[in-house]
Order: sequence, then C-alpha cells, then structure tokens
Amino acid sequence: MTSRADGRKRATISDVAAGAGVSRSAVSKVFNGTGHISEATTARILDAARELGWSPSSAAVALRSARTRAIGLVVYRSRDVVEISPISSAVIAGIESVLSPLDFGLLLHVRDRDQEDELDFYRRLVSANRVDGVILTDSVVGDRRFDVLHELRMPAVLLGTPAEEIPLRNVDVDPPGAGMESPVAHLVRHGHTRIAYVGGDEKRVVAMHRRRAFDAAVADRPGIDGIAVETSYSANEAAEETLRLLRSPDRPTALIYASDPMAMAGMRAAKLDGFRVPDDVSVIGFDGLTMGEWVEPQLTTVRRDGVLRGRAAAWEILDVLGAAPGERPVLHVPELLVRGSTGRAPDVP
Amino acid sequence: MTSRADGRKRATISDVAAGAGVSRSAVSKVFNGTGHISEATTARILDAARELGWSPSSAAVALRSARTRAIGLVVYRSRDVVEISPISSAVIAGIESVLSPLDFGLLLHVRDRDQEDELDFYRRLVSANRVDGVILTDSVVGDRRFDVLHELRMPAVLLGTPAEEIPLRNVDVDPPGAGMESPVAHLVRHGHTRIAYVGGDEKRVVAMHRRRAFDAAVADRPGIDGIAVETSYSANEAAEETLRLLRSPDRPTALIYASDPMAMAGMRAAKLDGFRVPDDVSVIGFDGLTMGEWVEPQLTTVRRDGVLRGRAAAWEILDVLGAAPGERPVLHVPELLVRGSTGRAPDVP
DNA sequence: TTGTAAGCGTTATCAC
DNA sequence: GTGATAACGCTTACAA
Repeated sequence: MTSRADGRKRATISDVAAGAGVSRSAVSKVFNGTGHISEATTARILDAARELGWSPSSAAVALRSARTRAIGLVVYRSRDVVEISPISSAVIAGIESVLSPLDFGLLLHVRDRDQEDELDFYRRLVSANRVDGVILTDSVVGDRRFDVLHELRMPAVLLGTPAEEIPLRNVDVDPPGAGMESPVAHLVRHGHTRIAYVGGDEKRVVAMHRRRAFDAAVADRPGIDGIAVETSYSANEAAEETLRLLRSPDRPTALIYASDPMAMAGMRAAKLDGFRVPDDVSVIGFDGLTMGEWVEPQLTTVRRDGVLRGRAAAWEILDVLGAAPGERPVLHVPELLVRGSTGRAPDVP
Repeated sequence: MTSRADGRKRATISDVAAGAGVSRSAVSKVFNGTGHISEATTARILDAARELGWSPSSAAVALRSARTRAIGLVVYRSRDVVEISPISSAVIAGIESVLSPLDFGLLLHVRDRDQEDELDFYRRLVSANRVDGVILTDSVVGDRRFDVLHELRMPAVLLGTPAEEIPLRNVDVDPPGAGMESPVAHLVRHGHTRIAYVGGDEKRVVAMHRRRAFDAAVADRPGIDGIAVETSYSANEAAEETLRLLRSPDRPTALIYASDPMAMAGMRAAKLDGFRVPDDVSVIGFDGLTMGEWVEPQLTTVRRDGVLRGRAAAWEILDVLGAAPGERPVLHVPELLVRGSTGRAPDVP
C-alpha cells in the first residue's frame, strides 16, 4: 500500500504491517503464534497478508532463526540402473507426506553408489547449511557417514539399521531383517524342505540381516535345508544364480529373493529352463511391488510398506528437531503377500 | 580462532576473515570471484575457510542476494499407486545430475493428482520463496498452473508440452507425442494390418498427443486399420481393454500401450486368455523400463530417456535464471527397443 | 496488547 | 587490492 503498491517487488512484512496499520513485530507474532495479539488486529493482519499474497521469506526466517524448515534426503542409485528404486520412491512419497503439511521442504540428493567424495559430500551438505536435519538410507558395513554428521552436529536419522552402534537414531522394523519368518513358514507348510535364498550384497546391512534371518529361520526348523547365495542385488545375477541352483543335483524346490526384480528375473530364467512355477519350483520376492502382479504367475512377495517407512523416518528427524506431529508411526514386520508363484512342493526325492 | 574457537557454533565469514587476517569483504570476493584479490591473500583465505570448514550460509546468501540456488520440482503420483512412477524417478535423477554439480538444490514436492488446493499450492510455493525457479511436469488440458506462476513472476519451465500456448518455456521432443512412428512402422513391416492403441487419460496432454500420433501414423498407411481406446493409465484397465479388443470379431493382431506397466498387464491378460505372444498377437509398451526384461517374452517397447529429459528440464530452468552450463541438451525422438514380444502377424483373415 | 530496536551472515557500493 | 558500511526481511527481547 505504500512503497511497493504492486507489480515489481514481492511484499515484505513491512508492507503487511503498513497495510494493517500495525508494527512489523505484530505481524510476526501473528504468523508465529508467539505473543498475544487481539483478535481484531490479528484479523486485520491476516487480511492484509492475504491481499498482498505475503508469507514470510524463508531466507529471512532461516537467517534469523537458524532454522531452514527443510530436511535433506540422500538416496542412492546403482550405477547400472538409471532410476531411483521403486522402494526409494515410495519412501520419498512417504517422507513428503509428513513434511509437506508442516511446511517443511524436502531437499533431495541423488547419489551414485561408490561415488568417490562420499564424506566430503556430507561435509558440504552440512556447511551449506540448507537443511535442519538429514535422513540417511542404505547403511553399509563400515559406514562413516554417521560419525561425520554427528561430529558436524547435524541432526540426522538413519532409515534402516547400522552395522555397529552409531551416535544417531535409526528407524527400522524390529528385529532388523525381520520378514523372513513368514515366507519360510509358508514354504515349509507347503512341504518344501530345500529352500534357497538369493540375497543381495552383504556390504549393505539390510542384506546381511536378511541373510542371517534366513539362516535362523532355517536353523529353527529341523529337517529343512537352506542355502543362501549372495549377489550384487542385480536382476541379471539373480537369474544366473537361479539357473545354477536349479541345475545342481540337490536342487531347491523353493527360491526366496532379496527383491521383486530379482525374483521376477529369476522366475523367468527358471521357466525358460523348463521349470514350471509353482509346480516345480516356488518363488517368493521381497518388497511387494505392484509390478509383481503383471507377470504370470503373479509373484508371491514379502510386502514392505515403503511409504510408512518414509513417514516414520520423517517423523523421527522431526522429533529430533522437536517438531514431530502426533504419534510416532509404528513399522510393522513385513508380511507375506501370497499370489500365484508359490505352491506345494513337488514330489522329488 | 577468535570468539568461536571450536565446538559450539558454526563458523561465519567473520571467523574466516579473522583467521586469514583480512576483512569480510575480501573473503566474500574470493568466494564469489568478484573483485580482485591477490593470489597470496586468496590462498590464505581459502586455507582459513578449509580449516574452519566454512562455506557461505545459504540462508544469508539467499537473503542478501534474493537467490536461493534451489529449484522446485513438482511430481505427481496417482491415487492408487503409492510410488512415484519409474519414469518420474528417472527424470528426478537427471535433474539432480545437473543441479548438484552447480550447487543447486532440488526441492521436491510430491502431489496427488486431483488434489484440491492445486493453485493455492503453487501460490504458497511462490510466496514461501524457497526456490529460484520451478520445473513443472504432467500438463493437463485446461492447466492453469502456468498462468499462475507467470503472474507471480516465478521462473518456471514445463517438462512436456502444454495443451495451449503458455507464457513459459517448455521442453519436449519435437513433435510432441513423437515416438509412435517407429512402433507402427515395425508392426506394419511385420505384416500387421489391424493395430490397436491402448492409450492413457486424454486429459493429460501427453496422452492426447500420443493418440493423435497413433491416428496419424495409421492414416499415413493405407490398408492399415487402427483402433485407439482410452484408459486412465491404469494397468488393470489396460488388461480389461486388452481382453475386450482380443475378443472382438475383428480383433487386432498387435497392441501398443501407453506405458510398460500397461503393456505387461495387457500381455499377461492376453496370454491367460489363450493368446500366444508374439505368435498370435504382438505387444509393444512405452517407456523402455528395465522391468520389461523380466517378463516372458521380454517386452518390446519405445524407449524414452527419462534421465535426459530431466537433464534438459534442469538446463532449461537454469538458462531462464542465466545459470545454465554448457550446451542445451537435445532430446531425441523415442526409438523402438525390439525385444521378444513382437513378431510377424498371424495368418488371420 | 503493541511497538522499538538489535541483530542473524552475507554481498554490494563505495572509499581508501 | 582491500576494507567500512549499509542493506536484505525477519524474530525477539525489552520497553511502553
């Protein structure tokens, strides 16, 4: 209403104050719920702000209050796959769904795995100071990011479980690697006695726990033979391992894979090699992706709720910052989603 | 070295200046390449900065220079699918790959389609003023976002093509909807004369162009019958339409789908209905996702380079801001990736 | 209940 | 070449 009128520049708190005939602090108080401002003035201020299309400049707020209202998320992609993994994208959607109503922004960083400047990247992330906190994913054995972030005093949480004790909170199902019980039980119930697990790269902590959980589930069941093989998480490797396993003299009658893509690739390889699924061999994936519905037979899989995991991670970092809304979300143990790729064990000696 | 020494607070430009025995302006000049500072002082300043782990506070820079060095990206997810689509995630990875080396941040917003507060969301996006520019995706017919952003003077580009003239730049292949030529040609070359296109929701501009391109490709070829059906882009609907088409008296011998998931679901439905692929019917998807390799037969598809599209969009918004690096990336027309799901037309009357 | 005024950490404009 | 100094737009004691 005064100096700016219209057009050129964006309104500032002073314009709003002038418009409402009050001081700048009054405006600030109304927008932050601090202090006590009468209803009447509050209304005038809100009106003026709406009219001018004003809301606080995030840069000024960030500078003044040393809070950016933004959370950083670092996701990884493999070198050979261009996209972000479907499960990561579910996590992202989940995170956004809690940040966005609170007016927190999500600053996304996509990194290639085994890129050189790992730690340096995190140092820059911190010193640029664009975020109030960071969500980390995909812990590996010997991961040094946690110590770095902690030393630099950047609030952070890990979505997943670390290999060792870390100075940050982490969010994961309990126990880590949970979710192996129901598929193994399902297979055993259907008469399978030789079960293979085609796992992922055990440098990644989740893969390590998964494999251990598989070993434990098998060990708990006398008479059941389990064989675990490790891959780099690639679908192609999974297919190769599948053939190797199925062509061996004491071949398994059921295969569990570390991911749905691996399972789909493995199932295809098995079928091309003359095995019927699920008559000759049962197949189970991990993650519960929708794409498993588009193959024949439809893929039985262990469903993980990526969106919920994202929500939980977001809640946790906000809690560290003292800004968490409502109750802490609870992760549930992944449960088997039975579709068509599992069945009774064949009558093999 | 002075007031802060270590521990508690983050270093500021003053600490660096003190450490190097110069003024704050000198430090600023070195870090921004403005002004002339001698080699010797430059080195001292850089040393001091490194030692203190200092880099400019983005909040202060943003406030002072009215530039946030961040780009906003709005991606949509459908209500029934939790994840961000694979093609969007490729785009995200592409955008990040150009922003990140330039120290631009990517502020990601995930929105549900047909969420109520559409325009209001964009107004808040602008007035919060957290980003220097915005990348929009997924234009629809009657899209009003472009006008809003333009009125609010927020630099923005559209990745895709608008339904009508808009006051923003857009980035897309030329012509929009390109990529229909090669699959149709491929099918015709293999003797197919009845070709169906199972398209997406034509409120979305890309779907509209795609269908028109299909119509044109068919019209260009005398003797070829084309039939286009519209769906909501859902895999289930695609499967239903597939059956409807294949059960009709003058059934097509080839099906092109608007996406790979639709094609996979359609192919499964066809096979369950007793059709052999590609012997009885050929199937072509759109996007070139890796998952098409995990079905049998492997899915022939029109490959779109999502990463490159992301790179191009990022380049374009940076160019609007006067910060684009190097040459403008060039999008190429999507090309057919022939895998196993297409073959010679069967001998039907 | 409201207003005054002092910074937050930079950068730009001048002097020197 | 280098250094004062005044903003940038907001929040927050503190005063009124």
